[in-house]
Amino acid sequence: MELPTRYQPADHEEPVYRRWETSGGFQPKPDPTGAGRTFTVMIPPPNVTGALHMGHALNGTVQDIVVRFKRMQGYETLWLPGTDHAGIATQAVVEKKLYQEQHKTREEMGREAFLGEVWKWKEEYGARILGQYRRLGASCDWSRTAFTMDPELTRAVRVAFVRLWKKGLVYRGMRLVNWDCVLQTAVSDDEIENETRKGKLWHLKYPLAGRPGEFLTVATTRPETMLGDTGVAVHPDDERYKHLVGQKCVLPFVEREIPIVADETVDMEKGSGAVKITPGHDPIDYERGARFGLPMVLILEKDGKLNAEGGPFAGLAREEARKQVLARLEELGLLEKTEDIQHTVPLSDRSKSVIEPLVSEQWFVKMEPLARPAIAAVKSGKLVFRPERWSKVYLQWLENVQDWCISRQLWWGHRIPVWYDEDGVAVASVEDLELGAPHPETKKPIVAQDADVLDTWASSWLWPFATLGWPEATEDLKRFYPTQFLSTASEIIYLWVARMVMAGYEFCDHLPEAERCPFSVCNIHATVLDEKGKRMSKSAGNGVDPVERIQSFGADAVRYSLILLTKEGQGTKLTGETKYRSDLAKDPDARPDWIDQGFRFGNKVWNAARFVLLNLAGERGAGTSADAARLEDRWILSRLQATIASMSEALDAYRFNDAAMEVYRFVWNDFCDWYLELAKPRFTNPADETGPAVRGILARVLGDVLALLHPFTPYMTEVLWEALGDALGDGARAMLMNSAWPDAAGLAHDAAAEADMALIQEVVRAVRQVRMLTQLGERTPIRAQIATTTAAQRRALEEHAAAVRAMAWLESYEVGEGLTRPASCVSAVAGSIQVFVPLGDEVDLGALRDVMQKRSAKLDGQLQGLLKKLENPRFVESADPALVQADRERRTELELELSMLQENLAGM
RNA sequence: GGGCGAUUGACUCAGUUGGUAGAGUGCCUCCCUUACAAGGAGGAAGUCGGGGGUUCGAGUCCCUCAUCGCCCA
Repeated sequence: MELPTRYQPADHEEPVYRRWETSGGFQPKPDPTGAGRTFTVMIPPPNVTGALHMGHALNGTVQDIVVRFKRMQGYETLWLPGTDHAGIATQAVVEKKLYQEQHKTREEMGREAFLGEVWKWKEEYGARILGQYRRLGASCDWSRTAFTMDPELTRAVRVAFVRLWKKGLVYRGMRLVNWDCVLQTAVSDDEIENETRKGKLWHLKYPLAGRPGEFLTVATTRPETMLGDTGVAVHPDDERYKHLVGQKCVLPFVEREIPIVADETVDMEKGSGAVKITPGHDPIDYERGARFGLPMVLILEKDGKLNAEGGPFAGLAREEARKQVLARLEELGLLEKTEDIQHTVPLSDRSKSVIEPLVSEQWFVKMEPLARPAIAAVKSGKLVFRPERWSKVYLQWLENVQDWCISRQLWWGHRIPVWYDEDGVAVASVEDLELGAPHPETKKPIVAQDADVLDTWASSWLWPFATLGWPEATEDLKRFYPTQFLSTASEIIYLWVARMVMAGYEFCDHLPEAERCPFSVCNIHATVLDEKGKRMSKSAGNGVDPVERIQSFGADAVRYSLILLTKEGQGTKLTGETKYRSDLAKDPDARPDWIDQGFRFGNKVWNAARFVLLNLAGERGAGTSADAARLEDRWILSRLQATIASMSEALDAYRFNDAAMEVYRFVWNDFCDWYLELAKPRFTNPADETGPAVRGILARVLGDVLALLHPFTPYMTEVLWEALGDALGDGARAMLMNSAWPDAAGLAHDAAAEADMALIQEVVRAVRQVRMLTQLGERTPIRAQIATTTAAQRRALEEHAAAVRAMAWLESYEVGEGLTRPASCVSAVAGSIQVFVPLGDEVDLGALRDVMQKRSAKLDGQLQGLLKKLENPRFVESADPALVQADRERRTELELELSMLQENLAGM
């Protein structure tokens, strides 16, 4: 295959993805070791209405890395994709579209017709976000793609509901819920965004009953709700109001007498110190109302207009009612004052309207019994959060869990499987009950099904097992449940993660208790931030579009950069907006894109591979340590072995960033900077008798590097893998995705080679330093003398002279133990080795001298610190003896190097 | 108000069990050397937010303050 000098992602991504898919690699394959190991990951189902954002891209990358790694290790691996139906979001999108296109509301269309439209919309647009995951390179098993409204999942939802019903864990009741007046439904806490706004605090004077001319002032941010007040509360210790407790106020306009009660939860410092109690429209007041047995007055209709309880204001919208209430109070002299304040206002995610707390009849799930095993799962270590600290968030929520309002006044979703007879007696059923059929218990005719649908989470909490066929005892369920790894965002730890754990314990009773937890590791990925350190979000409009970046840089660069920038679980800022480095030069203010590092690394890998492949010339097979002919061969294979080991370890522990750094270092700093340069003259020279061995080693290292990198940058490595197969005359071998993770077979750890190589690198750097700092020129042939202090150093430098000469461009050199410094030379000190280069005619030593002086000062500082330490008897006594010994050796080394530096400085 | 996290070179971030700091980018010098100028070689640059404590020794443990961010109420 011809490889251009630059990798063009656009040329490869689509065809490679197609080949992966047709290879069947996305589907689970039996464990080749026969051990029957499985590894399952469930994608956090994105909304069908969604588009890929950076959080998805990061999370998708994390999951794909794990899944590809495990698959290469031979696990029977399943990554199951899908979407959720996103009740409110989807309904709102379709309603809006219908209104724009046809000027029809859903009420005008009717339930059946409207749902038909939603399904049509879903079929047309619902696959968008999954398509974006594919572009990222996600190796999901698309044949198992699930949707929370699929017939199987719908049945699972019903079975779960009926089970809870039978256990008495689901009930119907009047409760305060978050009400969206525009969409006219209850919404869950996660569908609300709290926004800090400028607002006003109005001080209202309530006349005291039976005490004409006396008032009690209450402060409120929502004056219109006064119409629903059924009490006023003050703090029991508040001297200002003590005498009023037990008295009554008369509510203006509606002339209701309401009691004044003493409640410790009142903040004396805030406002006037007295607060109105509106149990029907405020969560805190709801509690207070219950504590003091106050009646509940509902003043709002479902559309946010005031009802008959609003007295003179009945029929007004809430905003208008507020204005008029205030105006009338002012007229009556009951508005004491108005303060400007900052306060948080709850807004509906979907409609952006202000949420009204509203008491209404809803269905609830009792959470406490479900929470217990979920708490135990984390406390016992059955479920582990990564980073561990997130378990606090999880536990904190579960330990204070409230009953879950699961009904939504929507049409799009799982209709609540409850039917009523003519007396309104409810019954839950998995199968539809016919209208007119007898109620299973009362035997009276069924007259209606509950009109509401279930909260979307009431289906997604079943995701880990319902997608595998539960409640049927399917082969998939047996094989792939429980799963091993879940990766998601921190904000849905309790909304989704905790509920899935509860559901696992509650519904997977076909398994022993110990095997019910739906996943054993819950990874909370980093939060992606913008340049200012703010969270990226749609509403803030500060998002970076990953698809656009994939188009510009390729999926591999996006994935690799994301992992390089993201230490596990830590927030990461995505900065810069420039595209290519070449464009950077033209614009002094531009900053490199955050993708730069991953992108450039990809280019490096591509070109290194290209170089190797161009020179492979029909070799067969890959080399081992047995083929190593020279130091650099032994060294690179030893390094490769170490890299495989540490990367495997890091990935096993889900430390993606460490693994990515590891391979980056190996490829760039070891393989490209040193090995390729050292091996170059050997494999490009047809006469070199070590050529074949070098080529074998190159093939080996390249092959393993591609495999190590594959989970991170799947596309490019797949392309190069194929090219490598061709070059090795093995074009028919498996795709990289379906190949084995490197196992280091035949690779020896070679400490001696690593030590010798380190020495040579030091000497080479010293020579290069001299050349650069004295303007000797990079390639000017020079002769050098190298003074060693040990026989081992001399041996290494003599034995590997070819390597030193090649890398330092030395024409020749002489090695001698304790060689004395020639009269006329420049010199460099590398540890305990001195390099002397004969002095040119007019060499400016200033720069070199500066560097040596600086180095000398630094070492001197270190030495002083060390001496202080070693002279301290308490250190020598109490520290680890090995450490003391090491410090003593270090002192000797430092002294030696310092004296050399000094001597050479003096000689120049 | 409560909880969590962050604060390390100009920028973005690493720093596993405490033993005086690393990377990439940017910057300076040199080099278009036949894999890669989206490159190579060399160099400069941090006392680890402030204060206090534990310790022979703290970026690393404890307390406290400050700033920023996230979550909860």
